[in-house]
Amino acid sequence: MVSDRGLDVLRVIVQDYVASREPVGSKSIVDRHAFGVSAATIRNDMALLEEEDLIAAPHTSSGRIPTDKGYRVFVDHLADLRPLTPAQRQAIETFLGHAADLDEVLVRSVRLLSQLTHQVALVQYPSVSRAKVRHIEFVPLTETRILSVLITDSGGVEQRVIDLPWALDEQTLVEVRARLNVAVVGLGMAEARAALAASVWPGAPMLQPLIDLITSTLADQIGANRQDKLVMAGAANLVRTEEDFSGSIYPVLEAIEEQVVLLRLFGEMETDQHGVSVSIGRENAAFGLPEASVLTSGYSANGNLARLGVLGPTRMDYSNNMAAVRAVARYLSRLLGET
Amino acid sequence: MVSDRGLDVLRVIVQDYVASREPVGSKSIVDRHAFGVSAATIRNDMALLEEEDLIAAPHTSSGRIPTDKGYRVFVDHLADLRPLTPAQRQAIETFLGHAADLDEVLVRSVRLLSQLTHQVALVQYPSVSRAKVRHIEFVPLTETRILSVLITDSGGVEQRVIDLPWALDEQTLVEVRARLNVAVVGLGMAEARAALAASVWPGAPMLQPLIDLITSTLADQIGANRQDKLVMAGAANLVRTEEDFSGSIYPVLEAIEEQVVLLRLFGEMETDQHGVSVSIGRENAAFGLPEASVLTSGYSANGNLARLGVLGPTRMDYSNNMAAVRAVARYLSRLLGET
DNA sequence: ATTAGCAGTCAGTGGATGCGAGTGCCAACG
DNA sequence: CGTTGGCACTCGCATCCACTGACTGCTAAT
Repeated sequence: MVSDRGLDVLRVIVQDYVASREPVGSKSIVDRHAFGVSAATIRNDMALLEEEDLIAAPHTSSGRIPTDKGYRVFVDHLADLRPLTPAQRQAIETFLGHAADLDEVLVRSVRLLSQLTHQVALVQYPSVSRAKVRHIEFVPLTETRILSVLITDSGGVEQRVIDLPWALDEQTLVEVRARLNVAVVGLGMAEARAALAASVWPGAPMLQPLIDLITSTLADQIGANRQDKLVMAGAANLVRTEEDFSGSIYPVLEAIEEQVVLLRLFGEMETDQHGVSVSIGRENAAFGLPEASVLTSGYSANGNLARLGVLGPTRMDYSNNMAAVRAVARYLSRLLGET
Repeated sequence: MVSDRGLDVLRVIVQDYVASREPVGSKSIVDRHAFGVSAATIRNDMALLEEEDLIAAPHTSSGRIPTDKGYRVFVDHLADLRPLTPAQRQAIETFLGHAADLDEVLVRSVRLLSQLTHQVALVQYPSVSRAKVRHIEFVPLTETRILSVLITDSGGVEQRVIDLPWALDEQTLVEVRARLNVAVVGLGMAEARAALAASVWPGAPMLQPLIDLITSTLADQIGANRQDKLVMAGAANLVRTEEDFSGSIYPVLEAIEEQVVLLRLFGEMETDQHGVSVSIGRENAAFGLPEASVLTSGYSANGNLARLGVLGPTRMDYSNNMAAVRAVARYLSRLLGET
């Protein structure tokens, strides 16, 4: 069984390896940390850790590096969620302080997070499922083309271009708009969809196909899930940590750009006691990211939930990054209205 | 002086080097291309090309690679803008076919362009300077916070969150909205700004500070230049071509994410006779990209201009990429309303 | 349980060597 | 004068080898 000191050894191995990128040996441990025992004793502890598959040796005669399981134990039991430095708090304040709209807030947040962690940062758009319809507007683009704009009471804006089979005069359009607004403004998303599906245009049957087209587009907009959208920043950091990936980082970057994979990954992550959820190395193998770790936390915007987090090599500074993810998530929730 | 055959030699050197990434020697030229002369003759031509600084030898005894100047001559005089393959045209159609809104069109375009060229692709948002105000909407978020939404007749939507110094009741807000709509709807952006600056709220002087805040925000929205926004795709391609950059690609990726540098670069590029503008290698040194080439073309959306293009290593397939940039720019212009 | 000592392992380094691709130059040729 | 074959020369590059140094695992003593 691994002793308490053994766990201390694991902790310093993780810390030193993360800091130096070099396998750490028994000698350097006793040199750098005051364990009060000799290198040979540490070696015995390390032999136990290796038996438990918490550390491994890249080559027969070299220092040890943590395994995925080692990182897991570190994250679950050994990492101290060190609070952000005043400078970092300051950075959050000034960075997110005044942003114009939701888009900009999210872009700033994701950049901030990538700067705080030196990793790739990701922020998912909040869903609009709990929002209510605030206003519907139609903008004629050409004779047969209109832009439909849906504004929700949580401040979200959804746009769609509608191609009409034939021209629709402005007068009718205004009428349609007024009628539809009356029909759905104030309704929740689900009710609004239902109301639209049932709507019939009285008195002018030949317009019905047009109306159907418009209402179905609107229904589509209402049902649109903005949660399928991610903002990303800090891809350059992935290049910086390239050596931590055995192969090329090409597939990793590809997966990030693809977004679909990451959205699934985000969806499956649970929130643990600290509010930050961590998935390490091969735990992500199913998503094609067997050498990456992902830290996420949930945040809320006007009662709508979404996630944000960072992605980087398994060898990363978990303590700092978990704290940063948590801090940004909290600040963002506060900024966007926690509810 | 460089003969016609000499230019042919330059052409095949560029083509072969781009294809193989290996310095090309006189022997491989006569092997692979039917020049009808011996390797020694080609060597003489190559000596001339080297004198003109169009090609260079990485090492004393190795094949030659094109210099920046060599690429320049190739692009200006030797590249055949080969038309897209039917498969590629097909890809454009299906890829851009039905997209919901401007955001989605641009995202799809940039992904498409990166797939066609296997490089990093960039699309600048079209400006809204020529657009007219279509509608203004206010959405109360909290007691003292409202979202202001500006819709233009070109289909653009600008949002801003306004923090009020004290609460504003819904009734007044509706009134303000109606009044402002009357004041600016239908006006061009410049006129609308002027109209707002002059607006005074009659009858309730204590509301004036609030009104000022709102109108100044609106003016800000109207003046917002969406052209300072870029969409990017295909960063993974930069990793794939990493060996073409002598140092790390880190600063390159950083510059791309920074956007500011690229927007300046975009701004300074001219449109040449093909409609595609090319900036090669050290021509971009001032932007911190001395080993990259940038191809751009303008496109128009409802009369508003913007640029789009690709960025990659100097060693890239200019013929194919110029054709792709041009094709996507044209298709996008058509899709968004050329005017 | 801890420690000192020691033999064994193996990655990484630096120097020597040989190979081959490709050039530059020259003399000859049509 | 342009073109050609021939030949010596130059380097980059891969290979090999021996050496070094960092670390471990084991054992016997404390």
